[in-house]
Amino acid sequence: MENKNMDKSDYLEQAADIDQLDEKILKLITKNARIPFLEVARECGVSGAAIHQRVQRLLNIGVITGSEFTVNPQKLGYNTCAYMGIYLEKAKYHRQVVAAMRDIPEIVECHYTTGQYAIFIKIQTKTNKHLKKIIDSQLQEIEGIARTETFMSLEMDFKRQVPIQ
Amino acid sequence: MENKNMDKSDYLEQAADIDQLDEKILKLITKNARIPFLEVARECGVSGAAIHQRVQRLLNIGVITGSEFTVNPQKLGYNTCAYMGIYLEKAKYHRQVVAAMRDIPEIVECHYTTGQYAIFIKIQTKTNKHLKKIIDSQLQEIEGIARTETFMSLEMDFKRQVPIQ
DNA sequence: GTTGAAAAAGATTCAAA
DNA sequence: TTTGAATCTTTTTCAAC
Repeated sequence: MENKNMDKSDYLEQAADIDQLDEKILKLITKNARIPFLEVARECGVSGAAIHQRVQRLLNIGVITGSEFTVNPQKLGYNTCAYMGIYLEKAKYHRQVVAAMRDIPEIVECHYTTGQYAIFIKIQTKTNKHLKKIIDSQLQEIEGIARTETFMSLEMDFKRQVPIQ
Repeated sequence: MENKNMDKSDYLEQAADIDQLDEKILKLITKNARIPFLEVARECGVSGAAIHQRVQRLLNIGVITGSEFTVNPQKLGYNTCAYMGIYLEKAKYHRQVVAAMRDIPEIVECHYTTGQYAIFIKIQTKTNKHLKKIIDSQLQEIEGIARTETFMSLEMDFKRQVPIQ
């Protein structure tokens, strides 16, 4: 291997070959996963079979990773949203800390970051009290975490996917 | 009105009435928006019509907000992900700053926060250079922004929706 | 609220271009 | 890669429970 510090997965992930039809398809199905492919076909001026095959290809090459119905957390009783920066005692604890976080379902996003924090998470809880409980009785108990800093979201102004095209 | 500082929308959003069947449906369709409702029906041991009506109700009462195919940003060439805390010159600029951010498609999430930052965003760009360009030529130009702090994500460890049940 | 049955619509496959 | 046609499955509606 040319460089002992890299393996294949460390190279820049190659952007997929996406043409304008793919983009148009993606724009439609990333906004509504239940849209009939025949309707996509009509809007794109091609056959349903073409859309079917294109979507299959986009799935196969990993451009599309799946589909989901999205829920409104508040309607499920999740009224508190916060971001937290995590300081580790030692950087080498990273892996095990992330593993522990995966077991806390309220942590909905977890990133390995640079800057002042080693890990950065998004957490959604039912109440502020629920958040405090998780911080005190779960997060602070994780071996390797030195301390945490919390940024409460008072309101989510918007959320969307990466721009297509 | 009892309290001049609140209007109806400021009260705690009431969690919806969700029974175990709703939860089972949500678990399935939040993981795969394209799953046939008949398959959901089979897994739940009820009729397809029941699933159809339940999903319709969950949409009507706002528990489900929509559906989307999810894309892998890297496959679209978006290799840089960062979180940014925004300091405002004055809190009153909040509204107009958020409006300006909405016009920057690379900003995929925007929150009104407490703590050291007034606004907290997630931004996805093609490269670090692309991020720098947006910070220098777009973000810093927004009237009301004092300064920003950036936390680069080196790796997203996981991402998921709020726990159901 | 749930059901089964009917009708309408969509998904999937495939041979041909 | 795309297409239209054939087939199979799902969605949607609705009267009845």
